[in-house]
Amino acid sequence: MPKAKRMTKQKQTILEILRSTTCHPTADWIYEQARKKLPDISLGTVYRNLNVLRDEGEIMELNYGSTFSRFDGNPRNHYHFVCESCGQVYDVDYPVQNQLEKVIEEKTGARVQYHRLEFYGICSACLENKDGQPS
Amino acid sequence: MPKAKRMTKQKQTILEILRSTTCHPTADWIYEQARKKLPDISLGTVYRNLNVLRDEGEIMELNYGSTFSRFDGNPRNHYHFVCESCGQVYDVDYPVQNQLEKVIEEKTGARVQYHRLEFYGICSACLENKDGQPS
DNA sequence: GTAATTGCAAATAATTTGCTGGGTG
DNA sequence: CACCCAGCAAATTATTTGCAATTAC
Repeated sequence: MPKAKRMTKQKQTILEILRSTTCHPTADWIYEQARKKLPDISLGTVYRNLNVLRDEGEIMELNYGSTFSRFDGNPRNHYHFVCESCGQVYDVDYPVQNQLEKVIEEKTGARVQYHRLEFYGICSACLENKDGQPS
Repeated sequence: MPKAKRMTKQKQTILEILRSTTCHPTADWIYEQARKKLPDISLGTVYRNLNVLRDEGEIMELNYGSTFSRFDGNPRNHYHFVCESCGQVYDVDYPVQNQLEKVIEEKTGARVQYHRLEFYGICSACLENKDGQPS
């Protein structure tokens, strides 16, 4: 069975900060806010709890599933599938929904320059491996 | 006027590598490939040229527009708008297209667990600032 | 009580930058 | 032949981790 998780005041505080803001803060910003309530909290603890909360499904982390950038030789917009098992990024053959950008512009008053759509999951190659061998 | 960009054999090589692969490599992988043709190329040069090529619109960089993660207290899927001027991330009020995931699963044979859709551009607050004052 | 979690600081990992000499236009 | 750009290595930035002390359950 998976390890039992405890609710500490540090974890509780971090979750409250995230739940009570509509901005999408960085770890460092959360750290600054948390210090107002818990002056001795450390940045390492903030990072550790953010990872725990993400793994528990309480919060979302917004990145490309990894700490480093990937580059694409095709500069025209297209969509991607990211395999969470092997880390591969695949192109997805699905028509680009450019009309969406107009809709969002009208909704928000912003100027939309481009959009990105990524699907996350397990690619077919990894699915086959999982069924076949344990490793 | 903007600076003139030169075409060096390093830049040329990096672009060829990116154009001739369907994978979405990291800077480090590109560096390894480039060294096969130019053994003395440095990792710093790879990074510099990737940034130049991205700014020229020749390639795409896949990340969230910044080097650090952002966190979202709402774990339910929803879409985001990222302002390229001020860096703010906003929630977008647009219905989540869950049926897309099925479509992609059938197309690719992968298991799709979730998807993300982000719009990039200039937010309304920054648009107003730009029109008003130069800074 | 005891094992998970903290604070601290040092370690990693990814990317950027300063400097000087070399190559492009 | 001027100036941009490469190589090298050191600097930055974001994040993770080892360890001894602390705390939640």
